[in-house]
Amino acid sequence: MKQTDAEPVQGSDFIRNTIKDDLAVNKNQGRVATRFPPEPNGYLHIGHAKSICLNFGISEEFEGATCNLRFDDTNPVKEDVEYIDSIVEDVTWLGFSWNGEIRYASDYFETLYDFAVQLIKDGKAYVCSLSADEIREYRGTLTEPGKDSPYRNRSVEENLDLFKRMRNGDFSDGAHILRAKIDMASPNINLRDPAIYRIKKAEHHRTGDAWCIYPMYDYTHCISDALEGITHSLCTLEFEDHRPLYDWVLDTLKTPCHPQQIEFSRLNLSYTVMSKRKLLQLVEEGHVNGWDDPRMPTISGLRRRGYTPTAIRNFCRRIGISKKDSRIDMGVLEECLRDDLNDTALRVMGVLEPLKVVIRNYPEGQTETVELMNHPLKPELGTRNVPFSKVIYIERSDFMEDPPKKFFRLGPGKEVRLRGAYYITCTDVVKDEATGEIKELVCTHDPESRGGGTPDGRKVKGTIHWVSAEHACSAEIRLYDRLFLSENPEKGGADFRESLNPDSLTIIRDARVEPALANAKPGTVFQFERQGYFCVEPRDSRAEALVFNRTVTLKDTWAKLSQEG
RNA sequence: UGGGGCGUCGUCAAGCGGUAAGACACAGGAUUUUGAUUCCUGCAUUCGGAGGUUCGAAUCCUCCCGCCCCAGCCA
Repeated sequence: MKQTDAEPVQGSDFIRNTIKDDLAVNKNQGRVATRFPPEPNGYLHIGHAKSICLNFGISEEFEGATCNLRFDDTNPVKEDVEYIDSIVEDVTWLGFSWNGEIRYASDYFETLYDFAVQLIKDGKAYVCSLSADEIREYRGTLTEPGKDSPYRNRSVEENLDLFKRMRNGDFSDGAHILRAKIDMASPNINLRDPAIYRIKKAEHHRTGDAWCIYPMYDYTHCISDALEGITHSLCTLEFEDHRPLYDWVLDTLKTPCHPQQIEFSRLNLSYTVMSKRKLLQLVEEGHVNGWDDPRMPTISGLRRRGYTPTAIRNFCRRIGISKKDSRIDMGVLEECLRDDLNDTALRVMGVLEPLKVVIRNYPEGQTETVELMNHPLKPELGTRNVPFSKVIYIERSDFMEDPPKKFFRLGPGKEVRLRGAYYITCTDVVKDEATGEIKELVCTHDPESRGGGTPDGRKVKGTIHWVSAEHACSAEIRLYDRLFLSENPEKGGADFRESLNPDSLTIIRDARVEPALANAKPGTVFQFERQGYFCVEPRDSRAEALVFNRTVTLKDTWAKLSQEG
């Protein structure tokens, strides 16, 4: 009796456990509110997907829970609407919906300013006029305490006046900053009077030139969370040291609500890099063709490559949440993809490296149609008709002149089944006199074997894919391999660009595919039987000039066996 | 050498004092008109190390070792 597997039990990671515990004691009046707070300074990547799946996932799993989408747009010089648009698109594509309107930290600028004024009035913040270099010197080091700024004890009135003039644009960038007055001797450097406002006479993508001072992350984030009534503020490990500051701001300001910050480890994937800065560099230096290059670990790159939201969400569930530094093998992501695509992708035949085969005893000029299942395990997905004729193409790697014992495919005198068509036996190998290269194969077919079986019931071990030479469409196929040669391109502070894989993209220009593919919609993923999954290139493919991206290969036991020798 | 974290199978990851889930990978085998899928089977006497507490420890205590993060007017 087969077990009806319930949906995978939702995460029992430490964060969800904390939420359950909080719910059990009616903390936050039983509310659960999370948020996904990207800075619009780059495209989202698979690491963000982990955070998205966590935050939005929680809002879907807990009764009445919500998740806000908030842009942390406090640094106008690095941010851009292009990024906002892409982030909205990516979150939507992953299948999540946010609570209410999209939020922007910049919507809170006025409130944030008022809170800062309050801090000054309470003697908890001051305007510091040290230069950036001086501030660094005063900060001390990891092992030595810092020194108080000479401006630390300015009067409330002077601070208020200066801060107001900072806002009015009376000073140039860097002339003054507003600092929280905490403890220059704190062993936690984040508490050594951190900057909370800096002067930046920059055009903001939303507020335009309304401001010339902008609040810092540590100050903005916690207040934004509190203003939105967030209960659990989830972020990555590097912010753990910032939590005391997060709490200091909210405690000092006596905000009515004090969200709990919880940190988890960020995602690392083998053979790629995951920082926005490095991804930007790959784009700007032309190592890839844009943020959505199918080799990029960006959501847009994965989407263009043929990945599905389901695969990515399953992946995020599969890898779990913890506080341990880890690096997930790319194979796990690929396996999640195959899981989904195996279920949903229609099957089709495509020959990547065509080898011409002439069927000697097949009538000249005859064409017939064979009916093939679109998905052998799902009859409900229907069938399609594929033309067959005297001259076909098969995969070059499906023929070996001197095959080893376990090679189930074609060789001189060997018989194989052409998927859904006939058994053929190779009788001659035609070579280029000069180079020795195999130009074509001459085979005979067994007319009795139409459809793939014979009256005598003889077995053929191998089944290979094919395409009718006269009918097939020519196509360009882009084969992608890992972007980096090193499992961890950033290891030991190395220049990650040095381990870029020069063969991460291989373009095949004269592949041949079933004629029906000429009408396939851009973005659709098919399984090219025995090869892998391929998607119609969303941007570059045309009916008269087909382009496919190889999304992921099929598992290949034979390749493994033959490599081992 | 200051502070904050983390160490459970090759890789992730449950476990929260009662005698090591699961996933991926890997190795066998079955079925197969995709060497795919599916299906069985195997895979940590042991939880970074050493002590201690306890009838009993991955779980509690002590010490040690290793790894990660922090000195942006970035987030």
